[in-house]
Amino acid sequence: MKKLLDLLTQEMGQAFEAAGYDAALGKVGLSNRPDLCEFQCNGAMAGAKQYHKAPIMIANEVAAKLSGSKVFEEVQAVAPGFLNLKIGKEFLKDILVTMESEPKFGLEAPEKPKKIVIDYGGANVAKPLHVGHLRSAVIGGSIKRINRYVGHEVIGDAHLGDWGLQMGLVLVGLKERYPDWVYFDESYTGEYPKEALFTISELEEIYPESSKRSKVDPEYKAKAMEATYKFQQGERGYWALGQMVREVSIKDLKRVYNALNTGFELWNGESTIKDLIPEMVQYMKDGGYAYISEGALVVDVKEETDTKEMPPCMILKSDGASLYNTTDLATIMDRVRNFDPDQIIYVTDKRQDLYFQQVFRCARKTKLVGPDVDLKWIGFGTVNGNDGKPFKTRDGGVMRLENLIKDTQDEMYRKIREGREMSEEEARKTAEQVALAALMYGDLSNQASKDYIFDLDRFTSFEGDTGPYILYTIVRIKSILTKYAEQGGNADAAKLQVAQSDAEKALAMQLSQFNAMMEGAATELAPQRICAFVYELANDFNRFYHETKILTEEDEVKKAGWIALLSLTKNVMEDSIKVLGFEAPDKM
RNA sequence: GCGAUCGUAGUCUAAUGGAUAAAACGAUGGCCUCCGACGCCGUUGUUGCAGGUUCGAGUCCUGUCGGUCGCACCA
Repeated sequence: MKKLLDLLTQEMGQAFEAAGYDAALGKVGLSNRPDLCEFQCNGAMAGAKQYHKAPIMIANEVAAKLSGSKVFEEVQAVAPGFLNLKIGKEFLKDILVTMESEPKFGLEAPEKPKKIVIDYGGANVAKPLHVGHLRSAVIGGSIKRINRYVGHEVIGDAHLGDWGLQMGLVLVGLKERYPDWVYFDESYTGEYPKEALFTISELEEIYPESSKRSKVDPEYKAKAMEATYKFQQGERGYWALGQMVREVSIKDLKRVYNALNTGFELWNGESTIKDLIPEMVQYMKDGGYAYISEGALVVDVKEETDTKEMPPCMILKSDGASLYNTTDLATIMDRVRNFDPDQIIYVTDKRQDLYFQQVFRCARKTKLVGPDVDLKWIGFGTVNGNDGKPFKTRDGGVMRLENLIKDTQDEMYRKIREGREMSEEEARKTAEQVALAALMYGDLSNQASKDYIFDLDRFTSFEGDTGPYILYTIVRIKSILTKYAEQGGNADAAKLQVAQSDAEKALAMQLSQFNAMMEGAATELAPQRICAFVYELANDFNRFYHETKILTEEDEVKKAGWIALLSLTKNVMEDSIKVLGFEAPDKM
């Protein structure tokens, strides 16, 4: 199904043409003045110069050509040359009927589906997820689902941090505690244990201890670096133990990501591509891209048009060790080989802006990726506390993600128990579901690139622009549909009718823009648009609901028409929040 | 120092270069014998500053002030 604005633009373009003007002037957009009209076209003003004519004259001529239009029931030319439009009700109804019958409510499949790899993890082994990881998970996960919904193939990669000094610190920490383990016995040639010898809590204890000690104890730090080196070289014992650290960490990460309804297709880490590094380095040397500067191996990524300093992209440190850039570039090589993607999307903290510019330029310059591969980076802002500074626990520590989730669930549970009758078990379950909506909607309704304030009270409120409000509206519709069925009505057989009231028409108009909205959200990688859409839809529904007695309506055809409208509204809302990453309960 | 980025009601967030800058929270006044009042209808109040481009600027350009962030061997 074509997008509504395209249909309107097409009709308007024909009118411009019929009046003797360029059809391209007939671009129709949403009205900025809902009090005056529903849609508007400013083409007459744009064309005034070209045709040396007063805009209002052009507008009048075009309006005259639209007098019998079924698409527009009202076309007004207004000074200085606006064309104010109202859409035909019959036409609008037909659009909704088409929406009902088509998959994904008329969202057209892409001409050529893309293959997309999206990297939105950034978690490290042996370190718990913290607030900072909330955004990459929520934004990345939602962008993945949006693109899938639209019809692309999307592969999510956790891209675990399991390579650098942190791994060495964990390994040396384990060695301090358990020097007798076979992993550290170089003469050992047998099998290593299959079962983990440690828990995630132990790792989370060891890492900070080890990290702290390495800062004050140079000898210890040397050991950690040695362990890092041995691990990176793939020395048997260290490699095996490192893999165990990975496994234990991944198991725990999955638990927390699950609570956020987020998963990954690939649990690759930086260590996954270790064997590619020498090859990649050689490739860059052979190609004449990489050279030694101050002892390190670098690739220049400056461009003539740069107005700022652009440091070279470092491939290897002066001691020959690899670093973040190395693994990221090798990962690009790996992804190109394994998946041949059309697009690779990175979702990280916005502070990494310059870094990713360097990496992307380097990948392009060295032809690690072809010109047809789109490299995209989305930088998100920080999650702040009420003081406007990065979110901390009460005592100033780093907030663990699972505690943040738990706090939200507890608050939600408290609110749910407060005002309604619900068994404890059901309240717990519902609270989890609603808390997820509160958390995700609270994050996604902001533009990704901006910082936002995490306000538990506001996010978990049932009032205003919040996740719980969206769910409440859906639950309300479900409740009416259930009652309709109890009365013996069949919602599936209900037929849409032409909208009567303004509120009903407004609801229908909002619905009819679903496909355009979803397509826009996908190309712009902007979940925020879905939030705005679904919130507006909820408002439109509530206004309509308020003035319309549905179940007591005596005219069965009319009643069925409303039921059909409600069903469609519910289904569109449910699909929308599903791609955002949460779902509505039946009761709340 | 160089560079990036942001600056919108009391607060928090919107706004493909288009008309009178839009919601929410807060404050405040109404609306339940009626499908979920966790709702609906009102009132209140905003583009840091100075220029410029444009028929038209929150949006583009220049300067300026303020915040945040980044500037090769961390990730």
